[in-house]
Amino acid sequence: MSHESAGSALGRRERKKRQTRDALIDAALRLVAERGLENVTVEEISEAADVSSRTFFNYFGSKDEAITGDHVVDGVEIGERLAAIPPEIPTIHAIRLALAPTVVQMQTDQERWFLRMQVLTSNPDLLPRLLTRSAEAERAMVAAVAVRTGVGPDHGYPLLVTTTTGAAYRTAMIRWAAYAGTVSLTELVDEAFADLAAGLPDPARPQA
Amino acid sequence: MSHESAGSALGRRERKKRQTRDALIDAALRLVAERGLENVTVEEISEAADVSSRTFFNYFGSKDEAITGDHVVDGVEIGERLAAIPPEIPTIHAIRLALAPTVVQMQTDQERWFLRMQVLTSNPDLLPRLLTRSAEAERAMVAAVAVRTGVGPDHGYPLLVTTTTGAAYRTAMIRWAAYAGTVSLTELVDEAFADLAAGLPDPARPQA
DNA sequence: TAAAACTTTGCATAGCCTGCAACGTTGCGC
DNA sequence: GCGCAACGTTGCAGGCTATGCAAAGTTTTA
Repeated sequence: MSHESAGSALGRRERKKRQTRDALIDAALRLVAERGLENVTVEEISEAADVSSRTFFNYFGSKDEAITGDHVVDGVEIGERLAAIPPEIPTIHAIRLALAPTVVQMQTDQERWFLRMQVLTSNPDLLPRLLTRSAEAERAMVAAVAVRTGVGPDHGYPLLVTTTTGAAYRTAMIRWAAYAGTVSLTELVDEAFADLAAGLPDPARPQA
Repeated sequence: MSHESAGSALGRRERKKRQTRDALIDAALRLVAERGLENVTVEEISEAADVSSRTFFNYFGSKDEAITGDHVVDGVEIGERLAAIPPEIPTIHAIRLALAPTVVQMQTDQERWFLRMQVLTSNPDLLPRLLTRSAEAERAMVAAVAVRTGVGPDHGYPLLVTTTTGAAYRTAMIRWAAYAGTVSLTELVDEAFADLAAGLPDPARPQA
């Protein structure tokens, strides 16, 4: 038989690759959660995943990449989704909608994401690399917003809205992981975007 | 005589340190602007600054640090300034005010900053490290906002406002460097903060 | 079953970064 | 001035990250 019936429609090779990748990510997250980023070597991660350290670098361009995960929020993909949303809808709202599938995706992988975020908050050097992975991704989103709004390349809006919504999304992720499941990511993202769209008004002071 | 009259009130030792630091930064920016981050070694930077490469690491914790500059926006300092601004003033506006001295400072160093930003935009891996240097800085600012607004530690507002205003400030810097002096940084920061406080409304479509 | 395509691995190497100890310079009190 | 203490610089050794290359080994395809 040429390929599998159960599980997935992938060949053995492709399946093994996924296994290896997963094993490396799991090992990396587990070890770094235990000891901190500085006290774990690529060698050890590879050891734990039972591959050579050279193989590690066949999968990830750097140690950090195994932690942050690759293409968490793919700017190009978001850009495409953004293009499909009618331009009458305010840009912030449109971005929120474009992010919806990503949110769902993350909630599916909940377990891993909680651990990942825990690792990231204890090793904050990595946090910036969480979203807007390559500048390429960011640029794609900026371009999509520019098209939507029809402003020229000198205008600051596309870049501003891209970076600030990215920041908002990141804060939602951080809180999500901090609550560890008490609140859904969707709710937190919605809250952050609502605040942003409202101009970040000061919260009501609790009445003593 | 025990110390100098002209220039500064610093001793020879302190002056030499500044010289070395400046020489290293200049060399780093110049070389990386010419060849790109990957094609410049610490060895070469140190060589150009006429010190040993070991000395380089006495000044900077990493190659990147010599490029991004240290403590561009010191979160602790911003936090202190923030605490001095009456809490009646809306937080975004207060942050804008707290950033004012930083803006002035950067405009003083214009030349170096333009080059720095040019380098950063051509080597975007470094961009995230521009602001919110250590998480410590960010945390200080988050804490200051929390105090101002009187919200509890679970509230998302302080983190949200800190990261988004940081992103806004960064976009202003990027545009500033892109315009290379046509527009003042103050103007661009004001514009970004105004947009943010207005809820990032879509810009008016240019009437064809 | 054999060739083709692909993955893993070891080896060599460049470069980043740190700790340590020796050395040179600066600052300060006498 | 002199000498001591503080501090900055340097070389050296060594660990770790990351990449290129070529030799295996495994999966796929015919």
